[in-house]
Amino acid sequence: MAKLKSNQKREQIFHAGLKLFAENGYSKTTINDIAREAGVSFGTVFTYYENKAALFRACVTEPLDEFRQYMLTANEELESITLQKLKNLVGQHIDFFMEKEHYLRVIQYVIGQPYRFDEMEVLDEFADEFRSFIQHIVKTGMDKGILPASSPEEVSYGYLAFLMGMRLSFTDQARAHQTNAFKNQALRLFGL
Amino acid sequence: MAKLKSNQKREQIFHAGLKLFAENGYSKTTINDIAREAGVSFGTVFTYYENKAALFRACVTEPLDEFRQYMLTANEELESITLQKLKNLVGQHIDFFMEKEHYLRVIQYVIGQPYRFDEMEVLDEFADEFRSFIQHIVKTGMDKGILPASSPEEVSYGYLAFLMGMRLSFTDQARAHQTNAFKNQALRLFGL
Amino acid sequence: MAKLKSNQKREQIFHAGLKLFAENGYSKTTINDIAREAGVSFGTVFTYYENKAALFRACVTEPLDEFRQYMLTANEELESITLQKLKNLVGQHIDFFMEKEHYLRVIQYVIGQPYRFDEMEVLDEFADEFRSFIQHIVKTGMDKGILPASSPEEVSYGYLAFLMGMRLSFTDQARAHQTNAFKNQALRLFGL
Amino acid sequence: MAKLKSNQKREQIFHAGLKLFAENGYSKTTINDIAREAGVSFGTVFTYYENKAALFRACVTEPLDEFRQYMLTANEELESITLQKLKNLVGQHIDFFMEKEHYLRVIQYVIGQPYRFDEMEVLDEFADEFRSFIQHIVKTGMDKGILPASSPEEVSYGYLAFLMGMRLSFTDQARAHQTNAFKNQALRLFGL
DNA sequence: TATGAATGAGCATTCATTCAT
DNA sequence: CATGAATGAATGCTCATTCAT
Repeated sequence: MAKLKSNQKREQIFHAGLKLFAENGYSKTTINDIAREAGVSFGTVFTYYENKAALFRACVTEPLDEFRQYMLTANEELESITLQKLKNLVGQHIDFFMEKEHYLRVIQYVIGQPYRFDEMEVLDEFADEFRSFIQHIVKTGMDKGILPASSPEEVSYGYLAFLMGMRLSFTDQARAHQTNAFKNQALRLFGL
Repeated sequence: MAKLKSNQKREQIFHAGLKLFAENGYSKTTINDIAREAGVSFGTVFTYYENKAALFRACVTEPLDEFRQYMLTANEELESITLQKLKNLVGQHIDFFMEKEHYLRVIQYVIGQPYRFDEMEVLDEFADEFRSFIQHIVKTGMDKGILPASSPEEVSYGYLAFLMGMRLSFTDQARAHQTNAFKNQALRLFGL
Repeated sequence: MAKLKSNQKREQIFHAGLKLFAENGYSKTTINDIAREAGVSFGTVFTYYENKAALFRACVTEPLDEFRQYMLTANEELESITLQKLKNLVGQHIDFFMEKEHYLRVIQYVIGQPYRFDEMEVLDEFADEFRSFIQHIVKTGMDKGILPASSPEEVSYGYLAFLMGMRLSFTDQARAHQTNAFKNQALRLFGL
Repeated sequence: MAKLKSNQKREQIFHAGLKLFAENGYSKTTINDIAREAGVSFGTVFTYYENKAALFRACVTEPLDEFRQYMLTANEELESITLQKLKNLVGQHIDFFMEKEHYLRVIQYVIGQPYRFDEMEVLDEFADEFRSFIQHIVKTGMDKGILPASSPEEVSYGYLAFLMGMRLSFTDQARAHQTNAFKNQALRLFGL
């Protein structure tokens, strides 16, 4: 019970941090801001996270697993891939990048300052994983005759760049037709 | 002569600011860092820029004109566009985005925190201009039979997103084969 | 208990500020000086006062109420005024102005730079109140035959000027005979 | 000729300093402000005054001589003093204090912070001279039967205090009836 | 656990002063 | 002489972090 309560506060703080780091960057965001956004006293922040850097690290690295899960689920279904399934997968990626606004802003913030944040390493690893996954898809797709001849590596680089850049194009909520535009364009990167 | 000397220092400071804002963001970058990087005393920074925010604003907005120039030169040659010319143009864009590492990082930093920085407005305008330019190319290309049927708007959104995201993929110097990968992928966004 | 402790520190800071602003003026007095004089760290000053200007404003305006109280108590007893009571009143004023050295220096500092400090307004109001009070005394005194014919307004202006100027005459502690000199002279302003 | 030109600039700077020191105090007044007010470049200020402190010292001490002259002229005529002459003298003092607004504000600024400014000494000396002069008048006046019995010392202290305090009562230009009020009240301090 | 008062390192900025032109 | 670019000491203020309650 107490544990639940604690976890609840931890999560409030976590999400407050994620939101504010995303909106204002690391230095501009104060522990006080986070505490206020989370609805706790700022002393409480230090009860759950050793310091500001630790909270930031949590914000950058903890969501990665869910991300990994979500992005890579399809890996197993790859044997039975069809054109429609591939289109769905790409659509899911786009939707996912559109939804996770705060997290993606934080990620881009870190990637944009690679010498500044140690968390960069973890993100580099994830990018490698993701590109490998895409390369696997392209190869399988070509083998099955679903995709035209392509360089799997080139597609993987281009596709990840595209997904990241997409997120930079929106201030406000992404509108549906823009999402569709991105889905269509993304397919072109696969030669479709 | 004295004027030249002044402008020289102003430029040293400008470039130091651009580099450090790109690498460490706005808040983490101190006037002292900038002065040291520029090889002047920190008081001198205030001789040329009213305050830190003004220097940042200069770093974000001043290069835009050169950018505009560089990106849009081709506009006039559009009448006589050929497939090869279009490929060259895309190649130039990629090369340009690869070269201007510091400036693009700063741009992305601002775009990533749109509520924080007023400079966002100017960047939004530029993005609109750039997309219009791309749409013009796509229409002309389709008219001339160079490009397959496409939605000019979709291409323009996708292409800009791609260019922006590309820049997020590199910490170190872009290696040639990656640049080529990006060029090829970029052409796919035009249906090529 | 904790509340008391807080108020105690606030008061220490307040008195340190009052003393140092009186002795060295606003700009010359640093937050550090005040903190040292108050026996707290300088960060603590900002726990109790939003900034230097707010502390100064407090030093200028907060004592006014006590002042008002002290100076005007006699108002009610005015019905039964006698020559002796009036002499006592004037004596009290003199003593009061002699005692409140720091506060009066701060007041004069503000009055001397009326365009610089917004606090001037509040002091102008108080001066008006005080002169009204004196005019009332003079009128009552003349009605009762205690005071010779006088212009109440002239007396009120002269008396306030005299009280203010008096405070400018001392660096060190006012010696008794000087205090007496002032009391006698003050009475002359009332025609006594 | 060159000398004249120089002296003219020196005076411009001097009066600019006097005005600004009077209005904003020592620390708040910048060399730049003074230069702008004087219509010269700020470097020029250092051509005529070694540094800011030296200019301030000049502003405090140099006018004293004229002051001394003006205030004490009457000394010689004291043999043939009459009631009318004494009234005229007091009137002149009041007028003089009313006119020299800037200088008197500076004086009071220094007197109000006696531990801060070395110039205080010179002012103390002048105050002594002035009080001696007043005491002389009172004695002579009593001898000649012009003035009622008074303590010359008390009168001198009260009168100087009154003159100083008077100057604190005005923000704007003194209006005539206030000046008269002060003249009348001043005479009361002499027992008139 | 939760709180927030106390602390002081760190930073932007101001401004007197120097000195080359 | 006049100028103003260059300098860096000094200062107000912010904010992460500690710790007593």
